[in-house]
Amino acid sequence: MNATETRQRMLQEAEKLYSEHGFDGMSLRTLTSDAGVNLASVNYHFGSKKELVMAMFQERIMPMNEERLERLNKAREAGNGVASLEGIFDALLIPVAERAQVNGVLDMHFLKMVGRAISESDDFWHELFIRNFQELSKTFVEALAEALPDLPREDVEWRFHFAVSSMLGTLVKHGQFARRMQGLGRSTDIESMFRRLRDFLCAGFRGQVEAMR
Amino acid sequence: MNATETRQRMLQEAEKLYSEHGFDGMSLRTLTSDAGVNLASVNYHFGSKKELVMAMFQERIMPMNEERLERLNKAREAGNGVASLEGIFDALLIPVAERAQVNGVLDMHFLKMVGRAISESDDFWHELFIRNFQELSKTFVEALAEALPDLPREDVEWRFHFAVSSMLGTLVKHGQFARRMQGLGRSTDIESMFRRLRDFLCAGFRGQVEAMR
DNA sequence: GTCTATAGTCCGATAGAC
DNA sequence: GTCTATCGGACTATAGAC
Repeated sequence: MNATETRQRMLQEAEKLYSEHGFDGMSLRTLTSDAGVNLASVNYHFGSKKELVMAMFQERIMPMNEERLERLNKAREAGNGVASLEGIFDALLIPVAERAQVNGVLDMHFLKMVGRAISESDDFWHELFIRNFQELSKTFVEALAEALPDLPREDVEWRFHFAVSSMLGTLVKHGQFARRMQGLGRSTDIESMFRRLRDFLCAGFRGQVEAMR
Repeated sequence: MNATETRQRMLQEAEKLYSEHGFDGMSLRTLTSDAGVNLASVNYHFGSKKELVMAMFQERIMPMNEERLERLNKAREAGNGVASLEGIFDALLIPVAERAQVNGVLDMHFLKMVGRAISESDDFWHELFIRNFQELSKTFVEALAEALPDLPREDVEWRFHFAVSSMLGTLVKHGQFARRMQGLGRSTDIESMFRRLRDFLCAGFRGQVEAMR
């Protein structure tokens, strides 16, 4: 088997296992045996378990974040330099939604993988944030501040924090929630879920800042 | 040492370790040694690691949820039978905020403990939800539906899901986010954070339901 | 680059003396 | 109810043959 295929197989299996069990709960023995590669190849190709998982994020998140930035730029152009709130959140959310389907079939692994990152140890998360999300966050906060020039900067940042938390929490729990909703005869398709989330977040951002109480 | 004290020491230490490392990442050896009790007492008092953690949630969550329901009832009375959105979210959030301080000092363990539950394995979460949150969720969804009679029930449920996700995500990441905000000279006290979150969620719920697109 | 074999460590759980 | 001692098994990482 060639080197790139071995690497690719491990990364793919990592995504599945990480989404189901998180970093501490996944084992390299299960990973390599399910991926059909040798246990020792983890260290040969990645150096350590941590770097394997970091690489998994990098390879999946980076292209997604580029798409997010492209969409944000298009939303800015469409608004003559200032993107609409809806445009901003679509830019943030649609690239995630697109990756929830593999060959047209709903696949929760990517969603849960992204959402689960929120609960990793502070050290791990910090490194992940610096490597993959710091720049993106800054750009989106800028865009939001431009879209809502009357909202104090401090509130923009807090609300972005709430919005990202909501998105990640929704992702990690979507599978179970969708199952419950389905039992009640509710619609659970991924597009309508993301549209509802987008509208919820936009409305949250548009809320007034209350006077000091 | 008497039995209740041993139990209590373990539960307290469990809260700290669970909030920092999650279920898979915490070890009973560390727990018992830090708590100053014997390793074997975990199984004697709780039967298993899982039941220890379940007991930890139960003992902390149940009184909090009772307080939430009391506050919700008071908010209903204040509104002649229908609570305001603000009253509902205060009922949900204030009992959490109160527990973020121990002897007047900010203590993130409880917040992170609650927030972290969101990323546990589906089985564990499901059991935790049934035992501790199912009834509460139903009551709060009812209250929200009454407060917003024109919002379709399906949207009430989705938005509650988003709101809870936002709350949990915010809790688990609050420590790190607050540190970053503090570096920027922002205010980070827990009361203003929860007030901002409440206003964000209320505004999200008040948003219009868009027509089918 | 892939394999086997294993070092070295940690884990949850439990048996049995006190 | 608490202790020691240990079982039986999992884990990551690595050395070294091919």
